[in-house]
Amino acid sequence: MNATRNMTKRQKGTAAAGSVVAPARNSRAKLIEAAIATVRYKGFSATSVDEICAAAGVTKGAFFHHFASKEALAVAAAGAWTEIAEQRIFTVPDWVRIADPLDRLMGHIEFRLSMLSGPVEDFTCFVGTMVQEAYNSSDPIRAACDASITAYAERLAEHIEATIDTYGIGHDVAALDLAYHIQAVLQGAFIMAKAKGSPEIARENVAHLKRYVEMLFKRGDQQ
Amino acid sequence: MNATRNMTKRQKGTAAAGSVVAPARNSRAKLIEAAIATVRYKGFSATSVDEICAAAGVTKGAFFHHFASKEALAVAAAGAWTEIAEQRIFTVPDWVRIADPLDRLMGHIEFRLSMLSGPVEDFTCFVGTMVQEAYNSSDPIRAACDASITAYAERLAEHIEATIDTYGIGHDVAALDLAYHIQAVLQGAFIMAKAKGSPEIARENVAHLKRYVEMLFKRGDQQ
DNA sequence: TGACACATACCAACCGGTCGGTATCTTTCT
DNA sequence: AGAAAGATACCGACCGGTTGGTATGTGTCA
Repeated sequence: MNATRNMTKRQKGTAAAGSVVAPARNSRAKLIEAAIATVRYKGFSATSVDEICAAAGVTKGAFFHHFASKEALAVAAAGAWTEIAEQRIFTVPDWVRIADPLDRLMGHIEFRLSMLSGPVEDFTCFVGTMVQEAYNSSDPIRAACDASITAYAERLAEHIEATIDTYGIGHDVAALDLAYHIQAVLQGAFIMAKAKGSPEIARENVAHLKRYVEMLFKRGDQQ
Repeated sequence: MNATRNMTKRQKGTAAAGSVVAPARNSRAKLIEAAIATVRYKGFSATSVDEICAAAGVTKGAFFHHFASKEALAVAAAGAWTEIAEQRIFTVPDWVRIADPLDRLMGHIEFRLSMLSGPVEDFTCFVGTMVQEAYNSSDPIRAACDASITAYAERLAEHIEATIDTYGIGHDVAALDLAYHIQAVLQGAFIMAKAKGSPEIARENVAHLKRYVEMLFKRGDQQ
């Protein structure tokens, strides 16, 4: 509430312009960041515009200057989430640079497993949470979440495709379908973790997923 | 909105009292039924008490006569959901009476697969939807959803246990863990279906699950 | 006659969104 | 160079409607 007051005079981009890689700390970016955090914690409908503004340290006027509506913010945040995932999951981690495709794929799953610790709201999926609430109420939000999920699946499918190309697969499994399955298991694991209030059950689930993918690519089985 | 008005004078239970198996058509039961349907459609926070009352054809006075709060209704509905699932999934369907444990387990998965058609809100999980929104905001709701999920998993684990007893399992897999995994895949499949607006992707996911369970119980593999 | 199962009317808080106004930065014209 | 004009980025009071919840009245049945 009073955090707004402390920020009315904020630093200009002129001084300390050395930060090139750091995320833009403008109001728009802060609003999106706050929305993602708050929605992951309490859901989209339960999060008010005022709450997002307070968390971002900006006023309501700023909110509606940058976004036409709460829905528009949700759509923009879903887009931002796609980029965050691209960076944090498909660019920065070490698994990306593993040479062998199967090792790389297993490295991806292992990496997702390693993310499952700490508070539940810190590892769960923003768009997965939001689409559950909005799929019937707002088609723009639904479509934006779908786009984010699809982008992840298609990105992952590249690595699965490479694995199939190198090792083959003794089953009628399409790379994209398997990518969606990997994501579905994670989404389901998040729900379990939310219900139990702990990431342990989610890890157990990803262990099953790991075993499934290992079995899929293990040679010497019939069919 | 005006649906309430049309239902103010409703039939008493005295006439046509022959129905023994039919669900109790009293206000409390109607409220729970309406809550489940509406929450599955638009989520818990986005569903107002007035909306539930209108859908149930009762007044707000009746609502707060039967339930102390919206939260209390949610807890009661989660309990009702457990019983609905017990009936519709673990009692009525034919798979329950298959003699061979492995065939029975696969019959269960096949049955869950066969449920994935029609409007998304008709096959998705009420407690899975609700726990996503309430896990941090209301511990009574979270606990009630967890109880429902746990009941399902424990019920399913009985059949998995029987399968392991009969056929063994060549992996370090606990029956209850596998039961939770089956449920997690379904929950994840629901999210995918909501994002895509179609059950097709959910069916694809359950096909992967089916393959995994088949592979787990296929003899002649190493380890 | 009194407990039960509602119905009706109402309330304060909160909701998403609007609006008139202001400070500052950028472009254009002379 | 410097004034004028316009665009951008807010600010925060305010609005009508909705929210979960309450208080009180009323008909019915044991």
